[in-house]
Amino acid sequence: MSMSNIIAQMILEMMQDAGETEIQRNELAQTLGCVPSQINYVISSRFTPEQGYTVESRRGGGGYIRIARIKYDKSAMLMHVVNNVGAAIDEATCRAHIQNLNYQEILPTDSARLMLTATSDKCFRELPPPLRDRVRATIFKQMLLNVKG
Amino acid sequence: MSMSNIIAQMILEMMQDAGETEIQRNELAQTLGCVPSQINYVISSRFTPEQGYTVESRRGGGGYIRIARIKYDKSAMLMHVVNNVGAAIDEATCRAHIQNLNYQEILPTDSARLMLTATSDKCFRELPPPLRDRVRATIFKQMLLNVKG
DNA sequence: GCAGAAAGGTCAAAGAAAGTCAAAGTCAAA
DNA sequence: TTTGACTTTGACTTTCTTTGACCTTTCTGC
Repeated sequence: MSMSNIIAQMILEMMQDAGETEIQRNELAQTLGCVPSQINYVISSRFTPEQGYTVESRRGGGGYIRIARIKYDKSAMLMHVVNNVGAAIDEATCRAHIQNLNYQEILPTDSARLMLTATSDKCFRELPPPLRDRVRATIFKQMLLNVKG
Repeated sequence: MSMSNIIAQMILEMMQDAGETEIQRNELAQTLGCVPSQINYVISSRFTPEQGYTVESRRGGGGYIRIARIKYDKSAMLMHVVNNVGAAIDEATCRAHIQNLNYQEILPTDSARLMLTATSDKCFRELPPPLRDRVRATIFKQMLLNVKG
């Protein structure tokens, strides 16, 4: 495996738990046995904003490079919806929620599709009407809580 | 036997166990005693999508060529499961199906998660037991039919 | 404040793979 | 014997990586 890959993996590993990490460029380069500027190369080729990372740094004594996975506040938005769905919800309202979350890019389209399917009336034909909206609400909330933020 | 056949066989052999393999073009060419571009020729004539393979590669230091046998026809597999789920299905069986489809890379992990959630017993507490497996089967099948192939 | 040390940043050249393409070679079938 | 499909080769291109010289910013002690 190439040095750049090793560096990238190292960074990923250090970010594992907290979703962010702070490195000393020269020290890391020394540890891994590469020139310092290669760290910059790796960062600029694999930890870009497009790839979901932010990078900040400081020069001079006590300098550092901090790399962090961007986190949109998805889970807060999801929780908000969860908390606003009561014990029952009709199909149309549920669909509106899902489409809105998808529009806001909180739910990827694939997930939204599945959620629409699982909460559609098609699925509840065999239930007595009073139960339908209750089961739908339960499923909807469970899915919101379990969707990968 | 022609060099191209030898190369193809070599690749097939390396793919044997995992269904995929990663090669170093120049190294392999050296080992087998041919020019590097012949590896490309073999790949483009014998490991095409039509023949059930995908190929990805990277240039530059640490470059590689990865060849993999294409997975089963996704929608066929999905339909197969749909047709084998009757009017009712218990949670464990359903979970096994989903996990298997995910393992086979027919269902992306995110979708599998959602499906597991939507078909879990957690969602059906308020239903009389005889109905649970029936609703689960309906939801499961609907989701399978609607998942993005 | 200033000098110097201690970080990190930039950039371009060289190196390492893989990709492309067209010319030349092979060989069996018509 | 000619043709056409398939192979082999190698020169040239493109992409990604590695390296090093030089630059800028920040901190610390006088």
